[in-house]
Amino acid sequence: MCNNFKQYLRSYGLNVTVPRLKVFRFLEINDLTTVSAVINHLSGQADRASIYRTISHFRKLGIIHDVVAGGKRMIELTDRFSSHHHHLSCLKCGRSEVVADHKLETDLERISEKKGFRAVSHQIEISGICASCQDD
Amino acid sequence: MCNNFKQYLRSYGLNVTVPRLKVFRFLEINDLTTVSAVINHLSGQADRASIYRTISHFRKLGIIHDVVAGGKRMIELTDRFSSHHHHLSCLKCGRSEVVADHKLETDLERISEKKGFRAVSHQIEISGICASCQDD
DNA sequence: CATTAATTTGCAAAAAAGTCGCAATTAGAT
DNA sequence: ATCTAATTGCGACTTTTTTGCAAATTAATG
Repeated sequence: MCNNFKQYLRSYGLNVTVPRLKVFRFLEINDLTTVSAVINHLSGQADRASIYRTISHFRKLGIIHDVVAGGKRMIELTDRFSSHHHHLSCLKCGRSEVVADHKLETDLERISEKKGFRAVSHQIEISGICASCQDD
Repeated sequence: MCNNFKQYLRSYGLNVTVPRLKVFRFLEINDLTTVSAVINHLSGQADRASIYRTISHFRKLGIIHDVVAGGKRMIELTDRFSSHHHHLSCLKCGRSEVVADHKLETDLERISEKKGFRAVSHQIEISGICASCQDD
């Protein structure tokens, strides 16, 4: 997936640099993270300003997108760089489970078409109480 | 809907105050707005700090929730205080259309059940190019 | 409707998050 | 190995959000 990323950057005329690779690798390991988590994790290895610039590039190139989970703004790799999925976020323990459902996707396509909308991406966040938290 | 809101605040032991009412009314009129839009609009009528405190209360009480639309973090009233709907956001012009689709809702319920998840709420954001922007 | 206790506001100051210009460094092409 | 353009790191700065506290407001009570 990382080579894919390098090619992708180059195809947009952007250089493959150390900070960009470090941010990308962090995102590969940490699905659904925050900007400040990236900054903290790379503290001493990459400058805040570069991380912000990198994240802003990644957003524009569709490498990452923003998600709201549990009231917090988070970022994650897009489908192009991780497998397409959505989240069930538990309001109690804060954890997120991954969901991938074909029928749901079909429905979304139908809705976009009906409106003459050319859908590029979508995201779904379900909030509630997960199975294990219901037992407490 | 506004009386509903007053009762709701009181049921949580919170006072009905002028700034809280003003923020709520603004949200009733402006579906899918930003914190800074609220601050700008109420400039001179309510202090920034109070608005932040109000919004943070509203979030905790489930009066509003956060949504990412067009890469921006936005807020809107929850289903309890506005009719249940989702958004199609245009990446070009930035506008959002409202979607309400029964079949989609049924699908989401099925998914939660399958995972033993007790869903409380959900949100869906579809990004793409709207019909009128496709013509340009 | 006057009084009171608790909540909430507005203000000012501080912390946190994000942006920008520029000299020094690095990536990639030759 | 050299060159050029892109990118980084730094520091200063702007914007956004949070906090403490005195003054004002809410809602309950007589």
